[in-house]
Amino acid sequence: MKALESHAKNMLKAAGLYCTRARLCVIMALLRENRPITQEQITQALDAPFDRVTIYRTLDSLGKADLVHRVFLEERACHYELSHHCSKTQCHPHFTCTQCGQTHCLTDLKLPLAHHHGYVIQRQQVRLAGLCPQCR
Amino acid sequence: MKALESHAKNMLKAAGLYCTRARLCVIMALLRENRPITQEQITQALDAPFDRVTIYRTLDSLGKADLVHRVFLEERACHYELSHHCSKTQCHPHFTCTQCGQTHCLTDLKLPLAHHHGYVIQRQQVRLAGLCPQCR
DNA sequence: TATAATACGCAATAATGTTGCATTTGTTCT
DNA sequence: AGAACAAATGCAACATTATTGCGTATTATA
Repeated sequence: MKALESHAKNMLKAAGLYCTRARLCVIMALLRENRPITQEQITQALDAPFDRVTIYRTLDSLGKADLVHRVFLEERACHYELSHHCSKTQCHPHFTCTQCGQTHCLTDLKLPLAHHHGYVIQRQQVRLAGLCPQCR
Repeated sequence: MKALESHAKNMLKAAGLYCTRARLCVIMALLRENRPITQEQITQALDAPFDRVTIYRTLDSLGKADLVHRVFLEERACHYELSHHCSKTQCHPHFTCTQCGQTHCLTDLKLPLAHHHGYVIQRQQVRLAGLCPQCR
């Protein structure tokens, strides 16, 4: 069994979820891509064909188990990624290049958690835009 | 003429846009609401009835003139707000309460602009979630 | 007030996401 | 391994949000 697949299986086991073909494929696709992608991109990246609805429901169950979360970029469709590079309080910043349009996960950029009088801040998401190393 | 209306007119004049009923109404609605709202909410908040398409096209023209921008919250529909509280490089943080669901603009919370080796960061957006003063 | 440029409204369509229900698959227990 | 049950999947239908085309109305300017 490939490393990716056993990794995916372990994630599902640890989360107490049924280990289904669809979930394995989706997790492996997200592991391979390693950036936020849409349902449609996931569907195309899969080894086997699955229905759109299955993908959405898979993402939903993985989301409830905190294995996956949504990333909101400046596009109509939601993007999804694995949560393994995020802490509970803070997702890593996402950078989108205004030139080439690519989005990068800046997993090694740690920003201080904001605080504001009167508010309890439990979660922070940061979106950055500009020029990536290739385009600048 | 009311203060809101002349404010709206000035914004349009300064941007070199036609001063139309729809644009005036939309800007005034956004000034009154003072938080990110959807096309549907805008339509309901208007003094006069306008077609959905007109609202979208109005938001588009105001967006191109940098008077308005989109805010992406954890909801399906895009939210829009006036840009007058944002600098070119940084939109103010938005806070959404996980309890009551309300979203607040934290216009007085200034966060340092992130920087990352190799990247030119031109714009930063921050989204926060947690408990608001009323709900905590 | 005539003219040209632009915006508006309506109808149709596109893109994305969700629900209901019958069938299939995964897990557990023997 | 096989039976039984819970859960996931596929398909069709539908819901929500956003966009496009085009004829008509409004706005700015001279």
